Amino acid sequence: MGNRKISDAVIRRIVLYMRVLDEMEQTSEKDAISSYELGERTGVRAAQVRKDLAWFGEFGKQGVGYDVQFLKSQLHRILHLEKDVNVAVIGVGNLGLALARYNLERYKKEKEYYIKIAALFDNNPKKIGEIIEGVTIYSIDLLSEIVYEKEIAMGVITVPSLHAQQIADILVKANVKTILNFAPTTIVVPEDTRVHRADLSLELQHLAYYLGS
Amino acid sequence: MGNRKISDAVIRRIVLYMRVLDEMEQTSEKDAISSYELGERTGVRAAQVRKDLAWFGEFGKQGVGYDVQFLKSQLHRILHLEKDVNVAVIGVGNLGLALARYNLERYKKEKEYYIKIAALFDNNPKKIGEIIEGVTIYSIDLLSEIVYEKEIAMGVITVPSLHAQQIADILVKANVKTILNFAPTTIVVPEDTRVHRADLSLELQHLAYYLGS
DNA sequence: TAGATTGTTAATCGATTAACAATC
DNA sequence: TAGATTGTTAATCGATTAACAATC
Repeated sequence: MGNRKISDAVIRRIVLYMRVLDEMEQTSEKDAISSYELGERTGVRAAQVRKDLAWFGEFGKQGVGYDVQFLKSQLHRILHLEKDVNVAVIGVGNLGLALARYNLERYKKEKEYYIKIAALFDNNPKKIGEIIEGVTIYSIDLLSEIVYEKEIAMGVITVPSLHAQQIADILVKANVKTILNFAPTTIVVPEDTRVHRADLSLELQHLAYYLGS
Repeated sequence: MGNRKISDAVIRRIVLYMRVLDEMEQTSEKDAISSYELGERTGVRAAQVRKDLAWFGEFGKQGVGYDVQFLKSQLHRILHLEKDVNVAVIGVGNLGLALARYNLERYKKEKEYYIKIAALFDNNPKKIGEIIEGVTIYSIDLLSEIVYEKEIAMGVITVPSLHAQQIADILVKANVKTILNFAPTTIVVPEDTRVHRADLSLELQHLAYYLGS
């Protein structure tokens, strides 16, 4: 502890652990789980599970393991998934629509799924005003305004590559510092803004490499 | 060279380099590019660009850089993206449909985009037989057969989590050894099969962590 | 030639794994 | 208690970065 710069890889695994615990709580399988079993279920070594968790505190008991309910709630706290995270999806094409529907459905069904699609945006006048699962499609001109009104914390970019940078600029101006970019292009943002690439074609192109072996 | 176990991270970056070169070729900007500029455009250090490329050969010239056309064609070769890669999408819900449409559009528009969605599968009788951008939706019962017929090399799983493992099993039996899994669940496959996680909720949940700072 | 830029080696940094004393 | 399993330290492994001789 002390000089904490926790890597992205650790955070990703924490999400996996959290999910297993969410499931276990639902099914009331057991009250405790060992690092060994948590690893089994997520494809991670037991030693790494313990190391990952140790970054954030001492959650286990020797000889027993981790209390499911307790660790679950701790991991939710660590990931800031204790209350709704309001998300805007910009670009309601096929992908944006799929993402919105999928997440809204999960949000309704699952008690502990805090990702809330709170607003949709598009520049197509035919789409503006339409309502998807209770969420309105707004004009992109209203982005700053709605971001403020609905306390949007995260932006998902699903517009064509050509407009991705422009949308990112608007989000940055509207003080949205966390962006998930589905456009297959690199976008440039200030230091304090975090952009993650979620480039589906990249995944496919990347997998092609392994076709040889 | 010699004992080559090239990491996933390298391959991902190679895809990024390839894309920049594809673009440059289209726009005929210049004939050569330095590791420095290739790095600039992809968010990678020049030294790393050179290191990444060096895994596969000596493609540059001192004092000059890399020939755009030549390096482009080499990277396509390395990634096995010189000819069509036939892909099946299993599960034509919102996400599967979005993925199919998006990739088919790119395939039609871009000369050097070799990811070809060659077949769609679903178990909903209402959807079976429907044609999306020229590609038929088949019953999942026909998966093995069509995989063979259409020489499918890659499977994309976009069915609900509950069925993901079952679909993976069918793909494995049909000799599809490269799978992209969008279901938010861990699936188990034999050693020689490669599954990549493309879990969109994980991306969002993972980003939530950074909302704190 | 002089300047630019490669490919490669060595140094650094960070992440994973193994081992084990502490302790429930 | 005896067995199980933690949290942590040390060892290992791998990836990134810096530096530079080679050379176009």
